[in-house]
Amino acid sequence: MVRPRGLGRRKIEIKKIENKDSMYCTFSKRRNGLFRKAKKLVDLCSANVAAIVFSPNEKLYAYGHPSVNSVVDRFLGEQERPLHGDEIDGDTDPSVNSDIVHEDIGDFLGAKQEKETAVAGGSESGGFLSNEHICDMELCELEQCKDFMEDLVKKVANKVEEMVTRRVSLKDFLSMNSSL
Amino acid sequence: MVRPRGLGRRKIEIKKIENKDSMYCTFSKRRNGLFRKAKKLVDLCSANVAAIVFSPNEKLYAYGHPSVNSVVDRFLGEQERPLHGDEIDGDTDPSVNSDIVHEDIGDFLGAKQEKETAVAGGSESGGFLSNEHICDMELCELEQCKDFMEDLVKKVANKVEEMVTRRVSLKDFLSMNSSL
DNA sequence: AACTATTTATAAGA
DNA sequence: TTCTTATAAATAGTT
Repeated sequence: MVRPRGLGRRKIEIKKIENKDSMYCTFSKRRNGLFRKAKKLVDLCSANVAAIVFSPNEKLYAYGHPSVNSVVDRFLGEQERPLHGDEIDGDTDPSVNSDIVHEDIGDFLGAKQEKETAVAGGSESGGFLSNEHICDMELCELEQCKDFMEDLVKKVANKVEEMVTRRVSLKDFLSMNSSL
Repeated sequence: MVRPRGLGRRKIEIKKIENKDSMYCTFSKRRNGLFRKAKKLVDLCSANVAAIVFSPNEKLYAYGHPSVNSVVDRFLGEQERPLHGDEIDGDTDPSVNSDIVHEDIGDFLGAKQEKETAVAGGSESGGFLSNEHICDMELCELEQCKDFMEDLVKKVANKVEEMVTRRVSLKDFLSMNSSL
């Protein structure tokens, strides 16, 4: 019964998977893998962990111990404290970064400018960025903002069209959203 | 140079590690492993992911894309929605009160109304919702849309103010976003 | 932190 | 989704 039904695992590049079927398959497997790892971390080390995942289709999956919400609440509580600069890490080498918060992109539309002190390094400037650095960051943020808003507007437009097509009049929709 | 300095990996039971040194070592390794996995999920599948970890010493570590806060905010937003019913998967392990949440967000601003038929249950209506149900859903969606947009506008306003306060003129900002 | 022998996770294919 | 297999990746215990 020698029947090698699969060629076996192969090395892949870590970049966006373009084929949708492959991507969904991989997403499903790796999402489960992530939650499995999270659970082991909890069980082995008595840690509190939350892992929140939004699929490319906007679907939400989450794991948490003791619960997603309890960990999230605790996180939000920590966020309120002013950071003192030794805790945040600016996502350089993902493989061996030990300290605290890694974020891929700036905290776009996410409030709390929690990262700023970290980037300044151990300077005497009180933790602020140089003007030049601020400039680069803001240009980057503006471009991200532009992309994000364009995408959002498109989605909103689609949504409105969908609702209008079905039953809700645009007038009713707008009146309900007059505060915008 | 045959110098086997380590005996190699060995299988372990997934239960609390009592030896503190071992636990911290394992915690550090596995925390990094978890973040590494999270990042790969992001890169491969264009997912949004947040992983929040509190060590047994209460220290906070987190990874997020596009940022921890943005994913957390999105999660909190989803929490406000009525659940569709079949998506919450409780963890059967009694020793750990963890839960794996599979929430069908539905298509709020996210297109693809692939799930709506599910809510209709096994009726004879061909998988579509009743008019009454559609009405309720849309009212609900509109309210959520309103809340979402109000929140978004507030955040954008804060972001803009922040940028303006620093260096970028509102005029420049708007010109870059003229397609809005 | 580094080193390896193993275990674990997983890419393809069916 | 689920199963299999070959292989890549993660990591336990040691130094």
